[in-house]
Amino acid sequence: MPSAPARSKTQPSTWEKELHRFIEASGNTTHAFGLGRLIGRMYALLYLHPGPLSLERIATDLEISKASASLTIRQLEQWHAVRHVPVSGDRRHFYEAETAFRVIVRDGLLPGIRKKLSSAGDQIGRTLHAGTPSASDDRRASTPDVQLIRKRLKAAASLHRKLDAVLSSRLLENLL
Amino acid sequence: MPSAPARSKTQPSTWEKELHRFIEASGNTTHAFGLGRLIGRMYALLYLHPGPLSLERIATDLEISKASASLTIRQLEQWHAVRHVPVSGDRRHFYEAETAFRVIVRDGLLPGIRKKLSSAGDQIGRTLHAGTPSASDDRRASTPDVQLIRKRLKAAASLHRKLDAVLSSRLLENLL
DNA sequence: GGCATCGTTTAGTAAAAACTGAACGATGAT
DNA sequence: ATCATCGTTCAGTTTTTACTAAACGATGCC
Repeated sequence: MPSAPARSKTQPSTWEKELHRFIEASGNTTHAFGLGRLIGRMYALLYLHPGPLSLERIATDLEISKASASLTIRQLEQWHAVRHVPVSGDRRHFYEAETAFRVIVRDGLLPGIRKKLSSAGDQIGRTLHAGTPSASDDRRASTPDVQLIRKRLKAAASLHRKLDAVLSSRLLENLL
Repeated sequence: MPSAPARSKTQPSTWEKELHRFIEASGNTTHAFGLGRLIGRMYALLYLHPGPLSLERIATDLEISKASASLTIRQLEQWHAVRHVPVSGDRRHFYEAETAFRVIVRDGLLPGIRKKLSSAGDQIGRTLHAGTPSASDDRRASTPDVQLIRKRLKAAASLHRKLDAVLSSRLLENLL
């Protein structure tokens, strides 16, 4: 019998293996939504863990480097998906998952989406503006094509406004 | 003066340059949402173009290969964002943008999101099931840790159900 | 002060995704 | 039937993204 290392590394039980599987699946989900695989894995790890975890512990558990852990944990913080928990007498950083999805959606997800949409909205406005007939032009001066395009741009602008209204209303968060 | 090519390639006007800029920005937007840059550029091109465009025309306008154009156009078709328009007496494939965003959201976007979410929901169920105390166990047999994790998993399952309900209701599409 | 430990930054590497060119099969024209 | 043209497939390449190792700065400890 080989001498066991100090760090307990017993065979994982079925339950623990299932938790690991859950973590991997979470990574796949976030990845499917274009958010990278690590962010989902890390959040799941913290979400499934009662009590805070140190940064290094997170890194070893997920089998990633400290650098990646540091980078990803800050993304999660930006999204309000994770909280930094100071532990007195310990210089290390501990983190725990925000379990109130409502908060994550309200303070993290929706603002992020709105920001991305706003630049799109700006562009719609710019293009629409570039197509407005100048004062010197007679009405009906622009070609039918340009008129059609402007109509479509207006429809896009309208969609953008409605979307933004839904996202900034508390409608969505109240449903969850 | 070099002899001009047959294909008219006059200097683009300010308006045309702005349209081009719009197309690029659309690509950035879709890319920001994890959908690839081409899909946004291509949809924008078609959206801004009155009347259908041939596949090759799309490729040359976007300065991409026919292969990419073919692949991307099919993605757009899957999302109901683009329609194939047969032109009698022409073997080429012509496409036009679906301008009713409502249709794209209902038939393309939401089903896609729901599909991705469902696999996540399955995994939650599996993990939860793996943690249910077996009948032989006394009640209170599982450790407090396991109980807490199960509680969280149930919360996740609840969120998933609510999300799915919102996405499958016609609430969202009616708002746009 | 010097030492040890932690998190971050940076520059480089590995992995993944996007894109292309060429070959192919299909379809219609002559 | 032969040829030309179009869209798709597939293997290979380029570009982008994700990740790491190592150096660094900061902070507490002796």
